[in-house]
Amino acid sequence: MYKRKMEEDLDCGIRVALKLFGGKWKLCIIDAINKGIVRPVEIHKSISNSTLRVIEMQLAELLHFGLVDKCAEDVYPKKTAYQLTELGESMLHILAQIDHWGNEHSDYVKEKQQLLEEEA
Amino acid sequence: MYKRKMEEDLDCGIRVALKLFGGKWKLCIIDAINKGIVRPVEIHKSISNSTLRVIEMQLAELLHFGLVDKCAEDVYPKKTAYQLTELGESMLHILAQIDHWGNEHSDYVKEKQQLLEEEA
DNA sequence: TTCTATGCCGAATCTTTTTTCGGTTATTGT
DNA sequence: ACAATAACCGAAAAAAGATTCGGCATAGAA
Repeated sequence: MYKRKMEEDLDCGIRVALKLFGGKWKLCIIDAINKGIVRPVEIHKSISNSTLRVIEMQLAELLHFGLVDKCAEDVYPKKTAYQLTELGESMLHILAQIDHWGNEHSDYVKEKQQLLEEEA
Repeated sequence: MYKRKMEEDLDCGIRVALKLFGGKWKLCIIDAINKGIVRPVEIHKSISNSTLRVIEMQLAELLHFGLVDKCAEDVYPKKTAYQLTELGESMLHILAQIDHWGNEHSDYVKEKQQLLEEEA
């Protein structure tokens, strides 16, 4: 796996939390699993602009840090399913609030974003 | 400013929110301002491993998206102070929960992190 | 048998973000 | 006058993160 070059400090809660779910896709993946979309291909399809590879990689990280569990039946067309662990579930309320807050301000942010694109 | 090459979609709340405060430093900066650390140099000093340049850049983005305001008195030793806007304040409860959650699981995460470093 | 789908992985490449380094302006203290 | 500090900014470089591409294996369907 990838070896960091700069040291990180996990001294404040914010950094710790961001380490676990601060990526571009992690919260979306957790959200999908929470909604019952539990297989890699399905998760990939449910998240626009995502590639399957990145979903796999992020799932591996979520797995490593114990936010999700993997249940692979080793038969048939290899039906792998992921599910949230207790740790994963313990941050769902935060996820819900982030999502809600984002939705509240979605239009405003899109406007501001456009301003940036215009001047560029 | 930097011009993106890949399109983003701001179609789900999660993405919108992460666009505003999803960087490596933004939440820490908001936290600092909320704690009364309001000047760039002070913010920089309060966040370990941060460079002044990145604080300035992130402040500019927070400013653009209206999470903070700048109050620069154009006199004396240029006492610039940043403060949270209403929008900025509206996400403080999320910030507090993220921080809390991260602190709760800090030791666990550090352990898992070490495992990664050892195998590398 | 051949094609398709799934799950996974390695490696090269590209994009984005962060850092480093240098500079400008203006004020304060010596 | 001179050093120190603050706020900023631009640009090159480095680092981190994401994507593309190819591959492997398994199994079901055509």
